[in-house]
Amino acid sequence: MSDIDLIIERLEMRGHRITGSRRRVLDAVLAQPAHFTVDDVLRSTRKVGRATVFRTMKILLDLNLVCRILLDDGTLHYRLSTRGHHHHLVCTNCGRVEDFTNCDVASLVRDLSRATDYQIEGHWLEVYGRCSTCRLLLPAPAARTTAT
Amino acid sequence: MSDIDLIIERLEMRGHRITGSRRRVLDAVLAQPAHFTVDDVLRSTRKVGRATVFRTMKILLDLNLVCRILLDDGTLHYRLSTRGHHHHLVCTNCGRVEDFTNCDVASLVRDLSRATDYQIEGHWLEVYGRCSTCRLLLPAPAARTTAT
DNA sequence: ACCTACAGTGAGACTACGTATCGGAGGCCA
DNA sequence: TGGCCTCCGATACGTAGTCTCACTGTAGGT
Repeated sequence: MSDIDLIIERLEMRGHRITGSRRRVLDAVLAQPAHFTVDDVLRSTRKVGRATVFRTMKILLDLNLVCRILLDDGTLHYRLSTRGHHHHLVCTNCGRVEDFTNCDVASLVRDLSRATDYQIEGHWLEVYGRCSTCRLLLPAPAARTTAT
Repeated sequence: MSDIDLIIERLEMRGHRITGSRRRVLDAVLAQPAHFTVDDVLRSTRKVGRATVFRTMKILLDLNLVCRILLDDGTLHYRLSTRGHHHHLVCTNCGRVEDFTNCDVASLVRDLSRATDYQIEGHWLEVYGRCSTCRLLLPAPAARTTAT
């Protein structure tokens, strides 16, 4: 079963109709490189309205079929996501993105919950750096913390 | 020395002029509650232009005098920040924000760097939950992961 | 195969947030 | 006090996303 059929199955399961426009948006999303903006999708789906593309992206987000990436410069990009909860390691030079799940945020969250008496519901973690290729191309910049 | 004098000192140190408009923006920022939007500042500084408020906020961001908070719903808010690198624990019910620094992201970053051969430059972490007060007010929602 | 309810659609106005431009004003130093 | 140069406000512009509304076409029933 192809990717698109899988996605369509999930949409149907949730009671969403499979229309021509949605199919065109899905095709476009699947044809994108690693990460992309809604505008990229719009440009490659002539004849589908802006609102429809945004609506479809929202559905895909809700179904966890795509996820959002906060880039170093503050812009939000989208990315196909076949798995569930994970985080991103983004190369600030070439934009390459690695997913990772093996991090130990869980223990951090546990400590934090104990220390603050909050009932933790979720978290968002993005890590920025220079990938193995890019770190060779350019001299290391001054150490930087992107996060606040 | 008051907060505003401290901030003004830091601005002067960087060669920024202390103008009437900047003073009004600083006053407004200091008068805000825990977190706020640029629009909140704009509304409480009649007679200062939009662009000037944004420009001033940018300077404050650059000087790490304010930081940005990514709320659960995806909106960005601002917050006074007297310290350097830290993270936020945000109550999804009442919007209360706790800062924390005692987390062990450093070791996570080290492991990640080893595993992926990335040269890690920074990270962004926000944790969402229900604060001690709010967790009593409402029954626990279904467990949720806000992050992707 | 046809009917029909109603989810979905496209166009375009609108909102939110932020940046660029530009002529004019005013802070700061000699 | 003069003058340079940063900063100013107004406003146009850009980008990301939402809302509205009359129309369309999918999917389930017969």
